[in-house]
Amino acid sequence: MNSKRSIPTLHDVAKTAGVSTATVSRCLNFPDRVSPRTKDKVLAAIEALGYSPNFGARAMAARRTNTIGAIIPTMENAIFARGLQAFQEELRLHGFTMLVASTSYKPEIEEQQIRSLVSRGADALLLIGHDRRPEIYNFLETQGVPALVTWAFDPTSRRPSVGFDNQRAMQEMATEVIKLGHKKLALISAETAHNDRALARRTGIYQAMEDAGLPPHDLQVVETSYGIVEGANAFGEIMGRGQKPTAVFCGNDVLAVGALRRAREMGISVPQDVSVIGFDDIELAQVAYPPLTTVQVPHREMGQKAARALSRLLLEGIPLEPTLLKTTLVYRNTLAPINF
Amino acid sequence: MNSKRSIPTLHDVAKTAGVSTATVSRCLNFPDRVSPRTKDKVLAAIEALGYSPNFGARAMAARRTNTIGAIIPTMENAIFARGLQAFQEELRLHGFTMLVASTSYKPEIEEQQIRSLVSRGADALLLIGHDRRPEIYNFLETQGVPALVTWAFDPTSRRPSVGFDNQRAMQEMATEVIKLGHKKLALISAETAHNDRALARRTGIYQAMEDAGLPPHDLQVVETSYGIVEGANAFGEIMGRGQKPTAVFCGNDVLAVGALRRAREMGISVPQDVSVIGFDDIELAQVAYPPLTTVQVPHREMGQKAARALSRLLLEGIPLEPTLLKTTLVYRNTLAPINF
DNA sequence: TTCTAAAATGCAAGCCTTTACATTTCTGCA
DNA sequence: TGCAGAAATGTAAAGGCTTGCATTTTAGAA
Repeated sequence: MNSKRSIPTLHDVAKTAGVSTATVSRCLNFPDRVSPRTKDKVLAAIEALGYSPNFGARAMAARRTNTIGAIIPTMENAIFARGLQAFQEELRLHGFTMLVASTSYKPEIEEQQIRSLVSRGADALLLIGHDRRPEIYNFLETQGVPALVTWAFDPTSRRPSVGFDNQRAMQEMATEVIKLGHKKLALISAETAHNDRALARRTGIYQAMEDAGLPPHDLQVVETSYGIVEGANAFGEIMGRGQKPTAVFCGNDVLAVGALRRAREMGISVPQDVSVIGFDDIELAQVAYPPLTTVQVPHREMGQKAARALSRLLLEGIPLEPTLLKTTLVYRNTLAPINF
Repeated sequence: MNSKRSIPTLHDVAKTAGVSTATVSRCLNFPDRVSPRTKDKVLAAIEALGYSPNFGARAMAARRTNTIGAIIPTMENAIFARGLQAFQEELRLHGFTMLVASTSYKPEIEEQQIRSLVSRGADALLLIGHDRRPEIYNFLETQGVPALVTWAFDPTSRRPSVGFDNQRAMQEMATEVIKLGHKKLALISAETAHNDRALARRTGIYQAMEDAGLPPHDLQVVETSYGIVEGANAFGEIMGRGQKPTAVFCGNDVLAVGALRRAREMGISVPQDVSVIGFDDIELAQVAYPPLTTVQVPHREMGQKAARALSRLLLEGIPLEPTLLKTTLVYRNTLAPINF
């Protein structure tokens, strides 16, 4: 028994089991290369000592961590949860562990988190959207850490992405809305400054309006941060103006649910008085009242494919390839045609 | 070409700046102990090289990581999000970084995650609930990693906790419900097998019934996993039976929202036909339709206090102390008195 | 200018694990 | 029984950083 209460190391295990550290290490990493008898001894020693490998030392010696970092804007709502869950599940299948970090949609924090995960030895990174300073991409290159962009798709970018076309998705939805007779449109958007997804979605609406002969600058846009309360306030602001829209697009379902709530509080009926359209199709959209018409994003598929692409890159050296996923329109009860 | 070059190390920075590695290290960790001129040189070298410290090496040499691990059952819904956010914010104030892991409510996965975070050098751990094998606690002790339990409060446990009294909270609510004339009660609960919070909440209802002279075994209990769909199904099951309750308690707001949804689908009016009661008061509760009557848990306060307690322990050696937080009942629109 | 204490810096010993290479122990067959 | 080759195991270096201690530089006082 060790009288001084220090943390057990590989060396202690080796001594206890009467073998060398190399054997213990192999026992942990390549069980097949060790004789059953030795393995038993070693495992018993590990158990008895309460040994736990030191990740840092391991990473340093092996020059790899089997860890992939994911940096998302927020964990506070479900927007990224589903996709990330799938990402993690698939990763685990290939022997990787996921490390998550969130940025609160702030570019500075994102940079910090990227550096932190690289420091921690992430073998690769999953990033949301393309929009960030080139310095960061240079840094990742210097550090030899591959990064895969998701939740967006831009074949022109140097950075490969597994995602969907935000602009086109929103454009399709807007086109449908316009077909239903809506001419006075509004958008509750996320801040577009450092968010290429939000920007693309807005552009999609502009495009649809233009295609339909509507003057794009008629679109009333309110930018706000993502959140139910923020969505509610933005909706209140829009409906408090002189020119009331007949359809309000929302940058995502969370904002839309906020809008729905404020509408109820203001005595505005959805969709009779105004239509509300979401984006993402998270679980919230079905639970909202009325159930939300929205754009469905293949979150799980996206997470899974991203994980596969990264695993293949790390394990087999197969380069990342841009992958475009399809979105679909989900009609529930918050969109109605205009009555003339 | 850059990618071909190897990753810059402290040594490279030292050489470039013309100083020793010790100085570079101090420059990073104790900027005050280094002369301004030297600091400038070093920072320039770091910048030029795109240097990023190797976390593993750092952890090994310093025998500390300034990282605290948080292991929660799920990230898929907002139940833990708010508390964790507060936890992280407070932690950052004290110079710590949070690492999250989730368990899907599975004890085996939790153990795995605990080991993983300990491996990664977490200086301390935040755990949800008390209920786990003693071996795990022993392991944590062997490894010298302090753990703080939260989301629960049990002064009799050897393990200190910062949390609230699940049983009492639910009991208070149940007492109110019974006061309103409800006698036929049901509970949609999480699996109680490895979940002391769920168990305590159920016990709270039993206790309230007993106190009111109602036979506790009249409580219809359905156990299910947390999720909107699961809540909906459980509600359907309960309302499909002969003996229909007039009030349905739910283990948390997510289940309650599911119940609300199924009620709507079944043409059952809430709260006219049946009352539905949630637990947690996450944002969803306000957005639900009708807005949910629920038990408010001080998530942010809990996260913050947990972070403070852990920081104080790690930084100043002040031992963890059990801290009990108060819950309150939030009356919204899903609870109504019985009409006789 | 000289001297002294304080400030700044350098040296080098770990911290714990993996892994290439060397060595020992088996295994099966002649 | 002896031997070759395979399997198992051991040896020791390397990996990047922090930090106690030693040494040099600096600033201020005499």
